[in-house]
Amino acid sequence: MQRRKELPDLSRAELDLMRILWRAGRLSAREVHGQLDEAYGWAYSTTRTVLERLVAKGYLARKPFHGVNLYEPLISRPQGLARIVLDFADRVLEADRGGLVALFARDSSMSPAEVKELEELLKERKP
Amino acid sequence: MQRRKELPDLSRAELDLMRILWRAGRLSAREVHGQLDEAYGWAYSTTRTVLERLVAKGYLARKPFHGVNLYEPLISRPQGLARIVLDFADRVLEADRGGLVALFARDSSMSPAEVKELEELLKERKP
DNA sequence: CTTGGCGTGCTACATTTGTAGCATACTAGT
DNA sequence: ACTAGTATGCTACAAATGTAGCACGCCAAG
Repeated sequence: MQRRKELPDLSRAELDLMRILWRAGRLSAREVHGQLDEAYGWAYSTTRTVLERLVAKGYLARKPFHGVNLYEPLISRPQGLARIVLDFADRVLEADRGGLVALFARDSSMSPAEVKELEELLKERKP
Repeated sequence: MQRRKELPDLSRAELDLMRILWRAGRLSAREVHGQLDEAYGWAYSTTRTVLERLVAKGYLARKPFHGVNLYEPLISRPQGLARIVLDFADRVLEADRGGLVALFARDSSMSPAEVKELEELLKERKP
């Protein structure tokens, strides 16, 4: 996974797709679309557009594979969520990040390694 | 504080100003602007525009007072943050809201009453 | 009085985001 | 070989957001 100095923020829709890809690892646009909760009601082309924007933003890699494009994360989940967690801690919870990290360790589906990575990322960045 | 069925989401900049007003209670545009961290580097008119958008969205009330407009929250902090907390719990932390609420009770600057209110709001809404 | 500030109500404009559709190319079944 | 069904690369477009500027009115200092 690469490290970028200035990774653009993820919009709401973009985060939704990243979550699917962080979970699945590598999928075609059609597969990603299939995993979207029906509740979204997106047109297939909408899914594709957001996917492409994620590629443009550097979050995903698009690899042609036997005629179809497969998308896969270039940015790890901790890296992708770091900014969001930081923002939440500073501007919503308004508390030290420690407690939040502990919560990730205890309640979330993040592996210990991911939590560790997230913790490091939050530590080095002060914004 | 009113209860709205469909309160528009707060954008990043809007949340920043709401935080100032939830803290101070009632301020003029100039005062709000003054409390903005220099780091923002906003023009005064930008602050005013965002303030007006908050009025339009129903988050703030604007009351003319001896020639100046004073802005004050119409929506309580728990109400304003509920949607954000919910989103964070479901889509970032991916865990039950309980732990997060406990964190607010323990680490944040929210009063017990506010935490209680937040908890209620998170409970009734499932999205 | 005259003028410099500050406040107010509008208007402006580039990006980002949400949400799609179209035309063309390729693939497997008939 | 033809055709129906996909996949792909573009293009589109409105609403939301970030970020300001302008013109006009009012008040206090000179």
